[in-house]
Amino acid sequence: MRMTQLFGKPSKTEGTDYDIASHRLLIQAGFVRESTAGRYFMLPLGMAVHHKISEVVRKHMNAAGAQEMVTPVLHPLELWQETNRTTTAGFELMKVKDRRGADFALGGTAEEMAVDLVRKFNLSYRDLPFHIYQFSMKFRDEMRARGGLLRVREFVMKDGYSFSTKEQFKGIYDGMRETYSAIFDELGLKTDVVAADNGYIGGEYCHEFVSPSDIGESRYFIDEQSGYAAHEDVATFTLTSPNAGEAERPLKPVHAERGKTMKDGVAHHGLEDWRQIKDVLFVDEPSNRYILAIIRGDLDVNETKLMQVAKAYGLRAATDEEVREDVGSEPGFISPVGIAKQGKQSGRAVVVVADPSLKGVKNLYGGANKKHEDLLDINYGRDFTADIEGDIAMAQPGMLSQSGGRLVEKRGIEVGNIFQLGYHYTKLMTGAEYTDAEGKRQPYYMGCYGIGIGRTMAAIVEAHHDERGIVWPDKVAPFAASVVRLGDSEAVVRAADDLVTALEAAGVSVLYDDRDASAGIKFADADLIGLPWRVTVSAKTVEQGQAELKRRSGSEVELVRLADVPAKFRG
RNA sequence: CGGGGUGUGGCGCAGUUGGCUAGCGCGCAGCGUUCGGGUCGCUGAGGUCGAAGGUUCAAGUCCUUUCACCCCGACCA
Repeated sequence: MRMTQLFGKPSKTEGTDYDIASHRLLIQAGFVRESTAGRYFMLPLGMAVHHKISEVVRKHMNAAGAQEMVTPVLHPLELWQETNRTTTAGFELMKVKDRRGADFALGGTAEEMAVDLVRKFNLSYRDLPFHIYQFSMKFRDEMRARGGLLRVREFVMKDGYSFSTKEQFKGIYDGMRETYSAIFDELGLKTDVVAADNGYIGGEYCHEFVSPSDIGESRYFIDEQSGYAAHEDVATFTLTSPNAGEAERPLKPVHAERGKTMKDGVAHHGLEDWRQIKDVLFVDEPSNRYILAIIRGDLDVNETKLMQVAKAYGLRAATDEEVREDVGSEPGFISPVGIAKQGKQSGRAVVVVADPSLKGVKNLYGGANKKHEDLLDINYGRDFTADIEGDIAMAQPGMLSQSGGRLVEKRGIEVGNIFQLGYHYTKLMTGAEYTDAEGKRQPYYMGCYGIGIGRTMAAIVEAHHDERGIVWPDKVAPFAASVVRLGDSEAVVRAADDLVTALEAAGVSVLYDDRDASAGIKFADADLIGLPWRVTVSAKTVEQGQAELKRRSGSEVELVRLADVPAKFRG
């Protein structure tokens, strides 16, 4: 490819104000261009990388026995209604109508489509297991796009769906875990495999493949001793019992002129923070309930865990008005002791969800549901009970994991994930069944597996760049080498042209900088674009019948006879 | 959706309290020069100042509405 003919050349000023390296570099170097927020043009250079990544993914998926196909982008809305995901999907579905008025969802993920396809076939256990996958554009009406390719509103995802018996599933899931690790290894991305929350996808367990990065949106914890790794939304830790042996004292109401925060309570009473009850009142709109989350004062509530425990879908903080007028309590003084069972005006049930950490503390203290009134020596079980008890606590760095090591906090970019879906979809969608060996109809047991190609590209750039530009790993680079021609004398032009021809004939893809530009510009652009090799041909080298070779990732240069250059790329 | 910010040639920006023909750098085109780390010089093209409405003798500048984009939050494989 000649640089003079390339559409989408590097720019010195383009995109310079973006904070995130991959965002800035991919735009500056001419790989992508923004259309509107969260929607990107993939330019020729970017498309070349996109293809490389897809090819690696495809190779490993095929090797794992998965079969590529493609589903329509427009999904009949009835399918999403069949699984209730028109209301529970975490992302806003985009919808369109055709000229007859039929409703479609723009596909954001394709579990329903996969199930709908499979149930059109009359399969038996002899056909199991199988795994179908595709690369296709996904649409998600994200509230806010972020960080260039990191969070966008439409992107190509590789999404796969396995159908099997329950017994077969474990092997498939573990196999995909291996496959994904191999894919990211080959792409030059180190990833942590992190247990995570299933969210709206459904199912019981899943893992995220996370590329560690400070700018990533996934926060997770690792216990390096045991290898335990879990997203903050599911991370567990060993609970301590600060004063489990203390004798229970009688409940004691006290007047307390204090502010609304935890700190105010600690300061006012001069007692430990872990002895205080932290109360957070939420409203779950879909189920029209109040959820009062209570937890030991030195811990924080993780809302995702809370949603799982309380089976809630749409939590929001209750307003001060709701706390006062409807629940009859007082912001800053909410307490499970004597809390109303339902809202006076709304009639919403008040569901108390307690974290087990409260069991490890005797003689707690907290509000009394009245302004400036507190209670001392509250005891769980004696003075209040919970409607639901479950782990709703956010892990913290330095805590002991349940396997004994210390939890270390990490951040990263979620580039892929694998989900156990079980019977979640096949029980909601009628007819998603196969015939077993006894002739009985059985629902398929499913898993699904996704990789965002564009996000992976961005994650690779985050992991592989320096102050001068991108440093592509060999396997994903859009070309193997930049051929930089310095000068335009006949001898130099001929030598460079011949070298490019020889390299291409030898199967080495090159980006040939044949522009009439200064050496500084050419070197700077070569560094910015970040191809693994730079081959410089100038009057100086041509005189000696040589070219200069340099790795983008290194600093040493090597002079090689022109005729020997293609051989340097073998193997 | 809430808070903050920005919209002026392709890109990056300047443009006092409204005032004359809307500027600068980069880039682009042409000529020359230079040719191993963003050369130098000359010439030139390119802008309904995000959009609509209003105030005024006069609006890039003031007012109203609206749209887009960026950041934070809510939210989110």
